[in-house]
Amino acid sequence: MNIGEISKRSGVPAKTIRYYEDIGLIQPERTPNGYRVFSETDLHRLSFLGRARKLGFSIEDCRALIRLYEDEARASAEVKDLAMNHLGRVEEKIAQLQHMRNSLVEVIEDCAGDHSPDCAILDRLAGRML
Amino acid sequence: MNIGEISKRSGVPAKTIRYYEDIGLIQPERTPNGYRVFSETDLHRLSFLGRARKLGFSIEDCRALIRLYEDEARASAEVKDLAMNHLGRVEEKIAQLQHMRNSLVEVIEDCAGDHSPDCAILDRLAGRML
DNA sequence: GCGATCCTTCCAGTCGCTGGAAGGGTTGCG
DNA sequence: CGCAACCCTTCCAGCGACTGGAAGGATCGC
Repeated sequence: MNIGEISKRSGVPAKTIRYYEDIGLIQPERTPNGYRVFSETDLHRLSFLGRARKLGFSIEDCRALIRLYEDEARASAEVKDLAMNHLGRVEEKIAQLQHMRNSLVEVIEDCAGDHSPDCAILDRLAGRML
Repeated sequence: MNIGEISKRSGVPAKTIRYYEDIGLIQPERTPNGYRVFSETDLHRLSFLGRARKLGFSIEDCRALIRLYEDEARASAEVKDLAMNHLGRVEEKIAQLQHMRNSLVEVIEDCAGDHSPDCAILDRLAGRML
């Protein structure tokens, strides 16, 4: 199958698939005219990658996950470790954003939001804390 | 004051300050030898930028915020609008990450994390849902 | 005069794509 | 057979907001 079809079937954009080939995540064959040819295995791999990316795993994590997936002698502990590290990073990011959110809500609440130029948000950004 | 001092005083790295000059957020003077010279106003501006960036405002938002800050005829409603739009984006991001987090927790829970190669995480990524 | 520390510019890299240009191949229809 | 429509290719540039590093010049204290 060619790139358009595998793109539709895997849900991964053609551009992204070419990029994944560039960085060595997949190695499709080529027809004599230069078109990429993908196998069912490539389709599985791309779907796997699509799901992993949706869970927020980095490309390097995905590389490791695929290696583990194809390693019959893997220990599930290694996969779990990788996933838990990722989870930790996601939770850290959430905490940061929630902190941001709380500060934003706080300053927004104090701002009248009317025609007057007096603005608690600007005051706060300018360092004039209340 | 030169870039090292304003960097220390504002908490904004020198590299970042040069970058901000590049993109027109600040316009320091220059000494005859080419060194940047910063005023107290620049210090206020950089501190303002530092605080806005900590709240997650984009550079373009910061540009708008500074314009509003320096516009005596502003309406606080405009600032509040900008901040609320940003808050919306932050909350959206949080929701996305929480969704990710929930999925991750779910798959991680189902993985033994032992010496066996059987792994619910890989199964899930491979499309074999339980 | 010398070394340490400052400053300068410019280029490249981060991350994971995404858009677009320029060009060639294939398919289907009249 | 000609043509349009649509597929494919490569390569380059850009996103956001910096950050690291190289190469070189200026200043400062001893």
